[in-house]
Amino acid sequence: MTRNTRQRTVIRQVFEEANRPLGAPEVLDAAQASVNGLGIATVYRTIKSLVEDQWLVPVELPGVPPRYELAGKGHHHHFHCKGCGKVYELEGCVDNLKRLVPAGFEVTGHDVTLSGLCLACASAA
Amino acid sequence: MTRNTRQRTVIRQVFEEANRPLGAPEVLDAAQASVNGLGIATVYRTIKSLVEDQWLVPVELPGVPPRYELAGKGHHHHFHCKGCGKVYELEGCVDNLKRLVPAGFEVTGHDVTLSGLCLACASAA
DNA sequence: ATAGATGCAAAGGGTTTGCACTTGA
DNA sequence: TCAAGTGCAAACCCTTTGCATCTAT
Repeated sequence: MTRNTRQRTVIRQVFEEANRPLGAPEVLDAAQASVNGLGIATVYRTIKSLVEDQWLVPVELPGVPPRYELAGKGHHHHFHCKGCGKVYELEGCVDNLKRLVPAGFEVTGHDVTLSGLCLACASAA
Repeated sequence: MTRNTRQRTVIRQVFEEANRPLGAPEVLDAAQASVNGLGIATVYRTIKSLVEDQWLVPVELPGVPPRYELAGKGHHHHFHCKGCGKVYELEGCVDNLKRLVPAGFEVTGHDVTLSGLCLACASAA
């Protein structure tokens, strides 16, 4: 079964401490501080395994590589900062969405992504 | 300046006749019916040039390669069919979006993507 | 005639995979 | 011990680019 390797432990910690969705390169950067020689392939493999375990869920945003966040957070959406590229969780949702689709279309999901500048980038600008 | 090549003419026709956003492979498929030997590189180069001319605009959706649609359509969103992969335009929008972001964040744009099955795929299922 | 456009193949990013080596149980 | 996990490099997919050839103008 799954072993508790140093790499896997550190990668989980990185997600637990991030409080926001992370992409594979962000995970690599953060985890390399604790695991010398960590390779990007291990990051991808570990993320994949954690998604299969339903410990992580993928966060797909328009035009950027996927991020991943801890599972079990309930329905929410995201903010993508065009300054630093970081993705943040947003609480709440919108409604009346199904009214937008033509008759006969079957809606099974939706994504809402706001973009702009996060607090840090807006302050710096 | 820009020349009216057979390839460029046909690629424009493909977009005009599609009535929905198209990805590069879709354009290649459709255009090859009229231009023998058309290469994917030409499709990408032509799309890029038409975007620079503001004749096309990119349509970025979560988790899939970009599509492109005719410019000048006004604000709208999209539906992504998980059956056939086609993307459709939706009219209308949602409001009260800015209330979702934390104080200090600056919102400059938003994307709303509905997904599910289009009429054809829902009927087939 | 000649600069822009094309097609092919090679090169680039991001992600996955094969394989020999390492390591947790 | 010994199979799962790791790191490296090669492979892959989608997109871009270099280059010789072709073609609108």
